[in-house]
Amino acid sequence: MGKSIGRNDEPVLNLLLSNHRIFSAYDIAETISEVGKRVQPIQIYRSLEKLMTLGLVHRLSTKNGFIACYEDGECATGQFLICTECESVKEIDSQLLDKEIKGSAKENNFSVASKSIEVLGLCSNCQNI
Amino acid sequence: MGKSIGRNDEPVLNLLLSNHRIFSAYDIAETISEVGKRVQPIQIYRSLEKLMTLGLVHRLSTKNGFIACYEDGECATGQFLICTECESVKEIDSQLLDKEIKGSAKENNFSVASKSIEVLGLCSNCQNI
DNA sequence: GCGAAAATTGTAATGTAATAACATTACAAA
DNA sequence: TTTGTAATGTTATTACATTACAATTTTCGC
Repeated sequence: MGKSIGRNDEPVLNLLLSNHRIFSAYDIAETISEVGKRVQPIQIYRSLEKLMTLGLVHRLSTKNGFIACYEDGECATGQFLICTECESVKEIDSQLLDKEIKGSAKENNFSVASKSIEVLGLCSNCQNI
Repeated sequence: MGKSIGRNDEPVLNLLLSNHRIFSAYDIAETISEVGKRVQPIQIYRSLEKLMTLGLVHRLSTKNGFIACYEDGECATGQFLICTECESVKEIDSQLLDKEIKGSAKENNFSVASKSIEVLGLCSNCQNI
């Protein structure tokens, strides 16, 4: 196969699934190391890459961090509302947004490989503090 | 004032304006150091931050890099088509996209501070190679 | 089961990006 | 002249990501 979840990947995925906030790779390494044996960052990056190709995890480039996708098996379209206060992340899934990007790309004769849509601001909770 | 372009900032802006491609901060530091005296990365980051608040430069988080905005004085809405082959960047300005993001944010009671829309793929030139 | 090939994991080191901390300079305002 | 304020200079450190290679585990034909 080459792309199923290995024994090293599970702890990473579980951590991200049970804490739906942004983790840096080093955060993950540290947290997992506390529980079991020492894990080096490279191992985390390898797991993350695999989990990303499986569509279970997303990278948030504006924050140099990672989160698990909500639904099992499939990420939404990769559009995120990121709270800069509490680091919570809401994944949105606007078909219109997607369509509009496709349109713009086509106008420019640009072939899309991937896209990153990250909106930074305050979630409803953090606005009232 | 506090936010006008200083003597250190001009070389940075000029470099970015005359080479409309992605530069890392360290690229910039190196290039500028070759011409005049040694410039440290921190200095570049300071200049870039100022130029960004002035709306003259944009950060591309997916590439850890920076580009100058096309038009003088004002950036477009911060939507980019980035060619992963030649590193060229096309800034688009879709009102619809913007509106749709505003809508999604409102639905989620999310207050938007900034947004990063980066589409990765191949520009028209690089598709035919 | 046995052993070779392939894939995964372990370990250390290094490369790259960004910021912290603090000293100094430049110059305007009191 | 002294004081205030912003910009710049310098050194060091923190944070993020990857390279290189050894060791181990897994897979699969025999």
